[in-house]
Amino acid sequence: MTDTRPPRADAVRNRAALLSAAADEFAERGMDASVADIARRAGVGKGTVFRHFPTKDDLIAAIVLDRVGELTTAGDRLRDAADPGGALLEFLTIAAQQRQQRDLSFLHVAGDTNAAVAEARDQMYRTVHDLVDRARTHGALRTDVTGTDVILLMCAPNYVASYAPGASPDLWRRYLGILFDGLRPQGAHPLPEPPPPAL
Amino acid sequence: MTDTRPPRADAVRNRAALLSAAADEFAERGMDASVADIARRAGVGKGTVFRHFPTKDDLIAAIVLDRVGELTTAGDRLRDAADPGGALLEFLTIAAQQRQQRDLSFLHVAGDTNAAVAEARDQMYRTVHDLVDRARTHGALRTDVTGTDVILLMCAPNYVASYAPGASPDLWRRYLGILFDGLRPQGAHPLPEPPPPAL
DNA sequence: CGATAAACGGACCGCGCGGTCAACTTGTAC
DNA sequence: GTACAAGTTGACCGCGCGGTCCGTTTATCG
Repeated sequence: MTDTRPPRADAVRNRAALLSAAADEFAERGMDASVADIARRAGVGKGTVFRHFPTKDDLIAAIVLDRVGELTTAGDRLRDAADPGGALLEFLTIAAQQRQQRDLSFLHVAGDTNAAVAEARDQMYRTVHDLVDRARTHGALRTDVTGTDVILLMCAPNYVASYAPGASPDLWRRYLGILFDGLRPQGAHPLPEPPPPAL
Repeated sequence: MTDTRPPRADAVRNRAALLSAAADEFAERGMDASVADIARRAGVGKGTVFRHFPTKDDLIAAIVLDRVGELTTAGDRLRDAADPGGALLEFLTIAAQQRQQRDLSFLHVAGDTNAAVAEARDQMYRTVHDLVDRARTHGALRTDVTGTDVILLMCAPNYVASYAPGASPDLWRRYLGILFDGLRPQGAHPLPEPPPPAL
């Protein structure tokens, strides 16, 4: 019935090349990198892109799905760490490190049009909430900060660092450090605004 | 010789309407709001836009120039405040408050193509450096943070808050609070990465 | 080998963008 | 009121984008 023969060898090769090229291109130029450029970088024709991914959004979704999956895996591994505060910091480090992409903002975007991405995203969100709750309970996090806050703040270090012209590609670590100091309970000042609705 | 008669009344009216409409449109849709939409919003034809601003970039530059000017003025006023730490916080509040635009990132962009914007931007940067230096000397800021750091981080609260769907338009205040706690000297952990080259 | 379907490639399409222009309208000065 | 320059307008242009399509190539299998 649904007997589908395995795909051709060159097809799987091209698909992998496309995903890699697209990831690089999106990381360098942002989400508006053109499909033609991606095809050229992968060494295939433009039509081949659309054979594998019916829409540019589908290509983005494939990459996002991959990244978000890695993130969830890493987060789940860190859930049982002895030091929940360090675990959260490490999770945020992994999140920012992912191919030092300009930002993870397209995550929110892509999820709105693709159900699979939305599902993976929500799973990742749950993992973050969990890590945050553990860190807070453990006294490693200020009490007035929520998982949603951290989800939103996650992208900030990369975003900020991307506007420094000649800086080290690891500059985001600096701003993650500052951000994380702001999340610690020591010397936390009351926040003037309530947390946003949960994500 | 360069005797230029004053512009017509409707021209100055349209110019003002255009600037206002463009500011709104850019605030809502980001920098890729179309010129046609801006013209429609201002109630004028598309050609009129280009009569007043030869290029879309010139229109952006006019707005940015205005905002950056306000910011510099506010910063200069705050330079003599009794409490340099509070002054810096107030400056960052004003910066984020500016029409709650999605981000100030286009500032960096616009400066690369327009000399006047670059000049105003640099002046504003100097003001920030000054405010930061005073706050640091006063013990209100961690010692390992530079003016350039603050310039880069300035945009973060707005950026982060813009990704919360149904949240309060003042949500940025919350993230500015967290960020500023990360900038305080109390309980600051050493940063893993050196500061970026000065802006 | 062929035979065949899967995969490929690039010319092509429609669209919306920033920007131009020539015909038209209107504020202003006398 | 009239003349004229300043201002306005929307049709129009070229371009690059995402996406389509069909003639061609090629991996696979008996």
